Amino acid sequence: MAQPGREVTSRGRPTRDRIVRAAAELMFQKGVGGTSIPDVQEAAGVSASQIYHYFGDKQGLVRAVIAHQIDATLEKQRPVLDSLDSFEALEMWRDGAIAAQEARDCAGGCEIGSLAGELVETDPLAREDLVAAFNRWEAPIRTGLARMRERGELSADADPASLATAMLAAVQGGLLLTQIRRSTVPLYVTVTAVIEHIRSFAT
Amino acid sequence: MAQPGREVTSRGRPTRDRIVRAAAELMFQKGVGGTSIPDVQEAAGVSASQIYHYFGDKQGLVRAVIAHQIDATLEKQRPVLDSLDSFEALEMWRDGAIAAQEARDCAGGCEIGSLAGELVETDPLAREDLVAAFNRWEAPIRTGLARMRERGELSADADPASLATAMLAAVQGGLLLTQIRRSTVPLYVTVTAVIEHIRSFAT
DNA sequence: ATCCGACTGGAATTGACATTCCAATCGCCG
DNA sequence: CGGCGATTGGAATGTCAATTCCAGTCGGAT
Repeated sequence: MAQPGREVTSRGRPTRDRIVRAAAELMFQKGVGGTSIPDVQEAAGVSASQIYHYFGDKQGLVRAVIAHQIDATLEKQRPVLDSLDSFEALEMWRDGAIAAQEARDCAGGCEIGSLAGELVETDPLAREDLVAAFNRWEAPIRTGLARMRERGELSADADPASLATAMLAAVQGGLLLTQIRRSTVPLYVTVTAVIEHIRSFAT
Repeated sequence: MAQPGREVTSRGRPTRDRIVRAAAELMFQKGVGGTSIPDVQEAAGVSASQIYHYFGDKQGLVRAVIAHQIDATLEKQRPVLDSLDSFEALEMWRDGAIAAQEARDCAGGCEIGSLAGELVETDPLAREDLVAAFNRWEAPIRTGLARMRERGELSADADPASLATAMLAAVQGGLLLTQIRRSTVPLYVTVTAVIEHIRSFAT
């Protein structure tokens, strides 16, 4: 038994973290279905008991991985994501994403999107988590665009909410095609298309 | 064993088709990992031998499902996809996709994209098939845009290849978010953004 | 009519995986 | 010091999936 009010002491936290990190890595590389508990055990250097102690069951572990991945993603993009209020910033964000893909030879896709595609239809709880995760990711994009509009850099016609959603979807779709084709071109052209669409609202 | 030069007679073809169709349906609903051979057996009303007779192993079945899904998708969209050479046609295509999603309560996402996300990193052969599938899907989009440019409806700056890729990615990303949020809004705003981007090249 | 390969049924095999259990430590709190 | 819960190890359990085997049947070609 674990999840709800499970007391995790300072002694257990490193272990828990090690498990989540190992699981996140494996699930990113091989998918949730392709990652077994024994796989995680070996990668994290723990026994089965520990995994079940901290996460209850595999679904609990998956949910912890989702939480970890969205936190890690937002953390990594934080500086630029919090100031996504200019075309230069949008382009830098795009270029950072492209560079990240190149660094891993376009393998793996999006840390969140991949989990999403695999879990949406099979794990309702995970889907809830993913909805929240995407909302958290979309928020700063929307905020940045709203700031641009307030400043008068975008016309009043521009809808920050819709544009932010389109931006996020462009990243997801671009990453999927990039992952399949092993080329950053799809990601580049798609995100650029949306940036240019936003630019059409520039004053 | 089966796949390569397997002779499939007129007696076996219905069985084979039934298996592929059942497997495609199940894998669309529950994912490849969530679909077992016994599941397919029951849904198709066949014995294990028949599945292994026609497809060799589960990977073979998966590849057959990919082939079936891309054929079915192109078939279903054929009329509009072959004349995607006006803004009206693009909008009708988008609206058709939205209607299809609404009809299924935004569940399931893209028949091809879902398979793609689950298989890219774990099945190299399937990935090849998916590359080919997306290429076949992208081609008519590109052709339509090229026709618009030839006619002078789009400026010479417009690159049909890039725009077609962005369009496809917009659909994929839009569908993923639509599937997660159970709302057609993401699909609508994303595809619309790309259409509007294309319109910015209108003469 | 017969013959060969496609086709089918169903049981058997093998292995892996999620999960449970029990018995041991370990460290803080009083 | 004593205890209690957090933590850990490692084996055991039970299920289920992928795949194989072994016969049988069927239909078209010779």
